[in-house]
Amino acid sequence: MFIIFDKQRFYAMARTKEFKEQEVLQKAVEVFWRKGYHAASIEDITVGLGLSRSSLYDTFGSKKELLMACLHQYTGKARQALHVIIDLPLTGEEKIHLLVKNVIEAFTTSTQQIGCFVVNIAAELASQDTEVHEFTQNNIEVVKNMFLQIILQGQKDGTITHLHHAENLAYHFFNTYNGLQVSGKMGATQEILWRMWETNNMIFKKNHVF
Amino acid sequence: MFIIFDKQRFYAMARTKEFKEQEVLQKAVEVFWRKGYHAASIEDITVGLGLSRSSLYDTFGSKKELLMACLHQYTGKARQALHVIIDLPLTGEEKIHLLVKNVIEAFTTSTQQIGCFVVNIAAELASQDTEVHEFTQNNIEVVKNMFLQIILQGQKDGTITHLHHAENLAYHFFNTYNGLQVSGKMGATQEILWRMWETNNMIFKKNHVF
DNA sequence: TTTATATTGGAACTATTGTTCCAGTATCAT
DNA sequence: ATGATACTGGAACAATAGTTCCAATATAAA
Repeated sequence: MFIIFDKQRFYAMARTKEFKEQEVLQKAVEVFWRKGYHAASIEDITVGLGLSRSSLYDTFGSKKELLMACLHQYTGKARQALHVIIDLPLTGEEKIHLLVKNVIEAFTTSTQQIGCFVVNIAAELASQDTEVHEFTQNNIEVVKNMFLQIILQGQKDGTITHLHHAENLAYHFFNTYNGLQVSGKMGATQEILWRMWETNNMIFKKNHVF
Repeated sequence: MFIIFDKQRFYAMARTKEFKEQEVLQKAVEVFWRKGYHAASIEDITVGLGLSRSSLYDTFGSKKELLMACLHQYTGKARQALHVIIDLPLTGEEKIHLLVKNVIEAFTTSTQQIGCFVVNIAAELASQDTEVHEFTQNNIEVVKNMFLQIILQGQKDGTITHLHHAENLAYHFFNTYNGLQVSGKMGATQEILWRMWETNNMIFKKNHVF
């Protein structure tokens, strides 16, 4: 709500929005998450959001702008959840394990195996759309840095190796984490996903020096 | 070309196709690969293939059937290429390294960072379409088994650890490999992709027993 | 209550979607 | 050359895409 100054009088603007932008945005995330960007029609979105087309366009501008708002909404929530895990009274190793457990169980708990929203959108749009590409590129660094906090803690508390630089471990974990999102989406069973992860202690070089 | 028996006479069908299905299919792969499934319109496809709509539909049936044919075409070619690497006179470790190198360089060599076709399609459609889901699920096993051949060779020639079961190593590598496809698509630089990979020798547990 | 204006639902718009159809053409076996 | 028929290009289809517009409604401040 803003104020217009006109002829030395104040005219206050009328009527507040009937919906909470945050709540609606969360619903929009779910639609795009479930159907993907192109497959989600405006019809799907208005139904999913319980909004008319005019309200939708007045509030978010366009389908593409809505998508970008959804990406921010989703990563905002995801980062909050990650902060919660970071703040838990667990060892670094336990936190890493918890993250993996959450991903794997998300694929088996939910009826639909929809994976990670950012991964899906990246696969669908990152090579076509500059804005999405910039977003996902930035997201790598942000998420990597959050993983880094956990790795550093683990190196301090003695549950994670010092034999590699913490940042490289964080990058590596980021990659494995997203790999699991894709493998799960491809239909890997819970058992296979665990096998993909558990072997993370491996070394390819037999005579690798520790 | 088939034969119709009618009134005790043979009428041979006329005119052979003016295009080679394999070649056209390869072009279709490129269109879907570049644009994704939903974003690729029939217009895009006919232009990309140099075919009329009628020929397209006569040959492939529908957009969806064309996609499935493309998935088979792509994985067929990819498996051929993988067999070539398997047959090279290299150690197991060297072959694994070559595979990673190829992925990473594909992202920096080509102007468009389009990633792996199967990964992209899986992210866009696997949770929505049963047929695609079955395809990607099967693909996990096929590719894992090809990676397994390399791992087994590496364990024989002493370049890959025996400390994990070969099949688990193969699953793990499958996951890392697809992770790199996603990370690359998200805009990770060549340097970051290498850092994601190189740390693959890591162990999370400091006191892990070898 | 009046005034101003933001929000709303739904109609309407143009463009494009995936698909079908048909008349004309090309080509194989006879 | 003839006959049979598959291939071809382009027109046409209904359905749906994303977006805009407008009249009616609702509401906060004066």
